[in-house]
Amino acid sequence: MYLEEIKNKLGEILGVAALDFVYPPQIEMGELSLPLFALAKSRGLNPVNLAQELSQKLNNDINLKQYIIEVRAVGPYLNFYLQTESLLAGVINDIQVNGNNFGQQDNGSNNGVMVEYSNANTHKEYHIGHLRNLFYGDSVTKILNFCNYHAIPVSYINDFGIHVAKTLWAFQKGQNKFHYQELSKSVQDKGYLLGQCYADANRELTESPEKKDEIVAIMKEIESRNGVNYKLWEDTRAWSIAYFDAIYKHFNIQFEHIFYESEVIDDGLRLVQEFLNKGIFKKSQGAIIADLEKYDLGVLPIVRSDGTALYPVADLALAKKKFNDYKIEESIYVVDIRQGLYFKQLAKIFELAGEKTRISHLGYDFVALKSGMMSSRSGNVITYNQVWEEAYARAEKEVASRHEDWTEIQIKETANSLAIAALKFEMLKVSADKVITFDIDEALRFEGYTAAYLQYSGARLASILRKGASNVKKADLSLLSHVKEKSLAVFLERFADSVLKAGEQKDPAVISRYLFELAQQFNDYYHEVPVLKAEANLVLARLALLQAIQQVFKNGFSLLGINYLEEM
RNA sequence: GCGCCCAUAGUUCAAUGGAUAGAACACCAGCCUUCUAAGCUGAAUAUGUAGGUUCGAUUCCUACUGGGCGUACCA
Repeated sequence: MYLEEIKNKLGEILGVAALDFVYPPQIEMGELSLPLFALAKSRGLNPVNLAQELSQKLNNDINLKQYIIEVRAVGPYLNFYLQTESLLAGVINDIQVNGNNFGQQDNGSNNGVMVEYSNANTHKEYHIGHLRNLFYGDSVTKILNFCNYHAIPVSYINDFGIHVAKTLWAFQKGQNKFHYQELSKSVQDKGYLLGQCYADANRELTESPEKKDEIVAIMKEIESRNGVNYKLWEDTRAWSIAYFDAIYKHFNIQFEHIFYESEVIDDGLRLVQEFLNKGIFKKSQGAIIADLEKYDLGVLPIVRSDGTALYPVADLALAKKKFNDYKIEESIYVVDIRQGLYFKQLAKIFELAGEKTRISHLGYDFVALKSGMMSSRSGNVITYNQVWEEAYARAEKEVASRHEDWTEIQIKETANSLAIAALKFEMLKVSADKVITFDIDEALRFEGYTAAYLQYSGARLASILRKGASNVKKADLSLLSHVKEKSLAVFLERFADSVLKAGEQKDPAVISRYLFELAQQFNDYYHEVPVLKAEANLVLARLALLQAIQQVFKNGFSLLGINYLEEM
């Protein structure tokens, strides 16, 4: 990395770390800067005087001349004006050499980590809250891999909880109802149908709580793996799983393995017995609980007083299974932040049991609606189906209105890419610790800080490259001398900083912001500086710069799971 | 009650303790015989309150106010 080399060289001379360097807020202040407060303090000097002294020393250093034109002392800062020719050549060369790997980091040291996300429940609908989880988990996995972790994406489907019994209960009662019949005609809406049943069941149970016994009876029948309800469970479970698979395929998200609660629940029940014997769990009020009061972690119920299993039973077994079946150092759970206490409890239980399962909770905040909290129970949700249909319809309309000459396939494929990118980016561009209040009009905009803006910038760039000459390797990069070319070069190198930060914070929003700023800089550049209409040799050099920008776009897009479009 | 999170422009979001707090949307004024106007240029608008630490605080600490979430049989 060209910029990294300069920082390291200067760092050695000055006795500071590469990380101490900052980027000046104004283009006139140079390309690189070093605040001297800390250094001055450690030497007992005034930072302003130190800046003067060091700038003279550095300006007299003959060895730096090939990299740095001038060092200026501005108050307590040292500002570096980089040698334009070697900067642009250095950066473009970096990108050409590294290609798809440009920006990769090594903080993962190839350690295996399992990333569990998209923990949907069968027999409930898939809504935009699930989409945030899906896109976030997918992007974090990609970022970790780019930081040289061996990140293994897995999903855990809860197909065996009490919600299943509720849904089947309502499903059977409602099977003959008109709207159920209507809905179940369409295969792709079967997942949606089950979600409706779940909401119906909760509504009815709120009115008549005494009917809970019927639910428990169904749950026990399913747990016994026998009888009518077990058969019905198998069928409806398959609907949900097919529905989820279709969603993953649609968004081009792959899991290395999908775990199911029904497959680990028996191991879980054995583990409960073991922990009961060890005294980690105990019986209380007819239920089995983990009493963690003395660790300030409250009480975690494990098995209900009616004998049916709660969520932790399977989760305990699954956590162990992951470490048995895979070579991993850590198991990361991408789960709504509201379950933070639960994961602390889980970790404590393993600690008490002397297990080596190292689990960590990667929380993110939830998706709400203007009408309030989303809730599967109440049915106040925007489902995947609803948001997708709307997103696609809007994208198709936009594309069609701009390209009357395109074939239908071309329009559809482009609209599909745009709609997918729009939804992903809406979920990823906001920091994980922020609640997203989802507004469909806001989310499906195609201007401003959106995926469409990024993709449009990329398409404009691709268009120029298509029209220009091809062999940019022969370009004379020393011709690039525009101040905007210089700052673009510095910004391209900063992609690596963003990857590093995104990896450390496990936050795709860092990449999103970087790409947006890069797109802004690129737009600003090509509006002001003609590429194809410049003098012949300069055209080639500028095309080389554009190709480097395109590479960084592509690398960044892929971390977010967004398609780079050649045309739109 | 206890615990956790959040509070920046009309709205949605940025800002490893550092230079004049940045964007986007909306609003207003401009730019398509000029590499795709999903774009560009310009104008206007903000750190909840009170203290503390620091050369320096949107950032760290304390209290308060307001909002959200969690807190034994949902996940």
